[in-house]
Amino acid sequence: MREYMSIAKALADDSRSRILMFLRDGELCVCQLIELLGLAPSTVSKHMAILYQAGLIESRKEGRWVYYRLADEGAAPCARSAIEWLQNCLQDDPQILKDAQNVKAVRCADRQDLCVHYKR
Amino acid sequence: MREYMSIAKALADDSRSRILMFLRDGELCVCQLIELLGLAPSTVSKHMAILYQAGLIESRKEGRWVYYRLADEGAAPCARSAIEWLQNCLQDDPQILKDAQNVKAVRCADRQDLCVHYKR
DNA sequence: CGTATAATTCGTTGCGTGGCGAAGTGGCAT
DNA sequence: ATGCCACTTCGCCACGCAACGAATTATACG
Repeated sequence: MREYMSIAKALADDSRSRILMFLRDGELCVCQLIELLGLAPSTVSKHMAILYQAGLIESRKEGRWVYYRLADEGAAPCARSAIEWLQNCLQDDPQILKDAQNVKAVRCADRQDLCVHYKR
Repeated sequence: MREYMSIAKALADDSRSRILMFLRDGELCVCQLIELLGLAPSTVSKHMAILYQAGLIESRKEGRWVYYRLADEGAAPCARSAIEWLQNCLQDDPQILKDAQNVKAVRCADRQDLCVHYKR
């Protein structure tokens, strides 16, 4: 029950759901998510911790940057099916479609242009 | 997004998740759920309203009693797949298994024995 | 009618949680 | 080593929400 509840609570927040949808097409670093969400670094970091605790995402550290990605094969079935459900429900959502445009731009942008005082 | 969020928030509560699992094997009236959950009538009623708003359950009124059941064929795909996910995740949960025993007893019990000042 | 009962609505209370800024941690670069 | 930068942790505030009891609505029974 605890595992289920941690996943359900993780999904019950717009920002966290958007983050999971952002990660559909591959990993992103925190500064990119800060840019995309328009939230404070501390806030985003907390969201990532919650998603991580729930087993929905995994992380990889590269120098100063931390990259997050959706949990893959090794993840708990409960978590993986939750991600599937989320994606099916939100794939046509207006907000998510707009987000998908933005994430495309952010992936192309030079990372140097982000992360500088978390501006833009 | 609003539809998704209402479902996700509805699932992010132990009592509501237990209610959905209670309803697996057919409809139950509110007084039976009160008995099973050990919560105040007003609390259970609020939970039912939240589940109903999310499109996860449907209701039927018979005299003074209101029966709730899981949303069926006509329900939104998002809601139906949520119920499926919930059931897959929780079917082996210790708490849910215990609940399943109790719901069996309550279904057999004479309804007159419940509902009396909500005692028992 | 009037009473009793199932359920809901309303008002209140206390806890959980999202948000931020400030301070702390760790890695890179000069 | 020193400073900078990405990220996290901490402390705080505001809001949301689950819980209850009391009041209300709706239905059945005398």
